[in-house]
Amino acid sequence: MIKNEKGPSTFHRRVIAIIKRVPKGKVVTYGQVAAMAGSPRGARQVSWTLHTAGAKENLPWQRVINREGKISIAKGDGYELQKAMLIDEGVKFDRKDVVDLEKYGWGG
DNA sequence: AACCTGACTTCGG
DNA sequence: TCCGAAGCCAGGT
Repeated sequence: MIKNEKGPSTFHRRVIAIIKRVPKGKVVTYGQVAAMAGSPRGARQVSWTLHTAGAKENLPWQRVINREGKISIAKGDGYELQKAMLIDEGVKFDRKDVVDLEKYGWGG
């Protein structure tokens, strides 16, 4: 359970907690995570959190993509890796490398 | 200590 | 419908 944090890192902790709950084979958008964390406009901070605590907290950061259903990482900087991990979980990409959020989006 | 940047999203013109 | 600007939070320079 999330404690009654009121410190400045609330958002950060929320994001981590939420991403840890994303089920395998599902994806969420930055905005969705941000909204669940309490900041509908904090999508940008989600990216920051993944950069900072992603590997550190061992989060399934690959399940976080942008609202277009696409991977936001530049090719050569993790794009192929993220795509491969998602495909390995059963997520399908169309020929434009777009994920069907209606189908794979985390309804939670 | 101040300014800039970042794996984004949304609103207004 | 397309483009520009604002908003969010923390870390790095």
